[in-house]
Amino acid sequence: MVEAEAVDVDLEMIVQGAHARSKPELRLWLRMLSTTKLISQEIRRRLRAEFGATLPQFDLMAQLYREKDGLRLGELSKRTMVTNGNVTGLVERLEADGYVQRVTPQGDRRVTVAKLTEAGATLFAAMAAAHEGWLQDMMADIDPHAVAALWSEIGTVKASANNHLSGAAFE
Amino acid sequence: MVEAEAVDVDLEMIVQGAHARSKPELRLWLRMLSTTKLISQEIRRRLRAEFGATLPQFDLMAQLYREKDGLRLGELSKRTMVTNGNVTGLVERLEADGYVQRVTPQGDRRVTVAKLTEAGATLFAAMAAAHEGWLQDMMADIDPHAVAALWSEIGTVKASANNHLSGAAFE
DNA sequence: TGCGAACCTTTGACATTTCAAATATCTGCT
DNA sequence: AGCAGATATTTGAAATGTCAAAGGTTCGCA
Repeated sequence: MVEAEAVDVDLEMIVQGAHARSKPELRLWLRMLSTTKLISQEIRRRLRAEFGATLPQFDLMAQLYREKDGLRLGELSKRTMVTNGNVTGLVERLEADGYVQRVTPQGDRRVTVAKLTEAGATLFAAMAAAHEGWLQDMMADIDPHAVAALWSEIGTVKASANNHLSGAAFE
Repeated sequence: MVEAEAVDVDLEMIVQGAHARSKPELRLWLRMLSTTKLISQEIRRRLRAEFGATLPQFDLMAQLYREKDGLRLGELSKRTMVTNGNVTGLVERLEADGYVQRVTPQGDRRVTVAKLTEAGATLFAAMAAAHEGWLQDMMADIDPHAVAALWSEIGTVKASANNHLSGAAFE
């Protein structure tokens, strides 16, 4: 019996294996999606294993790390592509862990500003260094030229997608 | 006051704006991530608006659609990059909605096979057509050559990442 | 000055995600 | 037979994700 012991069955190989005739755009999309998912999962796994942190938390701290004065939750939401309601809970948990602090400025009491604590900054610095290393590791087999080229070309994809959003269409 | 009214703040512009000196691999990753997220969200939005469905459901149905005989939950999990525990709930809900049916084959009672119902196949066919259209739409501004080239180059990225997973490293 | 519109955050209801642990079932070997 | 180990699915806890609605707070203009 053959009984594929495919340790690493690949979404695409199956999705497209029998249907390689799909439109190029669809193929590209499926490949982007599966690749991104693959890498995300690896990063997630390592963040958890080595730092006990999650990817959204890492994302959020990354933003706060470069804004020493902190950010309003709405800003944080936009920058991380995390929805508003989500930021609340995320920040709450990070505050409980002592990595983030919330303040309401005097000028405007509608606002909540989140900023990294000392401990948060220390932790993030360590995570960021590791994170960068992981990426270089995972992309080690790629021709450096290709890395730069890809960056630029994916920019085109992004711009195109941005141009055809249903929400942004009415401008 | 300036008070940026940036309707469309972009993750990258902020992440990297002040720090364009980051390693190319990191830059590429951030761009892939944000692009994928952008497109995913758009697809999600449209699936919900036009079909009342979610992206994971669409994914799952796509697999079942091409396997008329149905798939075991474990297979389904591998093919969709959805974890095991996850498939259970997904299939449960789809079954409740009448789009999927679960059967336990006689040979092996550990197994649950999920397959699309008539209604499920009909719904999926409609969604798939729309989905393909959305992608072509969102990628309309890209040079067709670039689409094919990107597909191939992202394959390199994926292969490299696959080669450096912590889990698969011990072979 | 006072009210309605605009703004910011939180809340709530659900669906999905991850991981790990628990359940069932089957298989192979003695 | 009979039990250890492999397989397949389910369950459970915690975090994240969406969306929409509800809360306060501030601002602009009559």
